[in-house]
Amino acid sequence: MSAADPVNVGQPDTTLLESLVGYNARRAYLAVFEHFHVEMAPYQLRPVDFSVMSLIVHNPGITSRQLCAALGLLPPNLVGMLKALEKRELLERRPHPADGRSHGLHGTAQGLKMMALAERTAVRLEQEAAAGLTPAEAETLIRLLKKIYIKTGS
Amino acid sequence: MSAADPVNVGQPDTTLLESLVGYNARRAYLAVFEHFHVEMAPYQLRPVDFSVMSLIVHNPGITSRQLCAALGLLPPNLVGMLKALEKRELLERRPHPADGRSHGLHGTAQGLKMMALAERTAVRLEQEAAAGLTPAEAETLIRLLKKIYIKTGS
DNA sequence: TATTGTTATACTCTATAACTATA
DNA sequence: TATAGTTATAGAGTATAACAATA
Repeated sequence: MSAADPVNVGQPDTTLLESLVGYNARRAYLAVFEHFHVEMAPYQLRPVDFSVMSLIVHNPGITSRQLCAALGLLPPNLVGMLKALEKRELLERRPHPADGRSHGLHGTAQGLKMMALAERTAVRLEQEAAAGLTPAEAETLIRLLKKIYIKTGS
Repeated sequence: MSAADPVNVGQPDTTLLESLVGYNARRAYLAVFEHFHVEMAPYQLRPVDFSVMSLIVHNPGITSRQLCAALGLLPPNLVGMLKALEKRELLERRPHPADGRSHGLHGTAQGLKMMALAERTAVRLEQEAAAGLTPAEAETLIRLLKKIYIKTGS
């Protein structure tokens, strides 16, 4: 191995990037969601579909607007998702008791049943993703991530 | 507050989602990169451009293929980025000493100068993002994130 | 006048197939 | 034959403007 002009042959030096929280958070989220995509295939739920359905199930009567605010989605992009989930008979829209512009979103019996399974799968995935971590470490990780995104805004 | 059909008015219950590493990692990375986008505007560098330039600066002579492998990019998507950065005279391609198919990528004087500033900005951003964390916590966060994405693969 | 939900649309990001030139 | 780089293109994901119905 000569010395004049150091040509890279092995693994490149990623020291700086790996010192950045954003870089590592992105890599971690991509890894987890790749796994998620595979394991959630039986339910035909993308991460965003899972989040939407989960929030509806745990917050019956929630509105589109509230879903957007909670998940950082834009209203026009939610329309198609809700339409598709309604067509699959996983959720239904009921007239809102107090506001004629909104609809309250509710899981159907089928939707509730499926989400019970899907959430169990998500929790199992979680345990697999955190397999190299002790329970205390997993808890710490989530606590520190929250400090990042709750403080930074959004 | 009546009890019959619990209509959601306040903040929705996000307990389950917030217990998932993937959900929290995504929120954290979005928050950090939103900030990144604003502060990096003077350099006209998206996160991916910054990563590419940073790797080139710290690994002079690196090839497209190595960049793709290190950053999880697909070759066709890298072409346009490199072309744009070359046009801005931030990097240049030199014939690869050993392989006629490849080019070695090198930062130009202008590119090296700009990246020195950009990386200083990135490190400052990092300190702001981790402002609510002690240095030890920041280190722990990155260590745990790495455990997630290195273990899960890719 | 402001807000909810919607349509249409544009832009970015990511992914696949196929080609060329070198190895 | 296999690989590095490229082209063209398709599909997600994300963004803005403008509108109807209701508050």
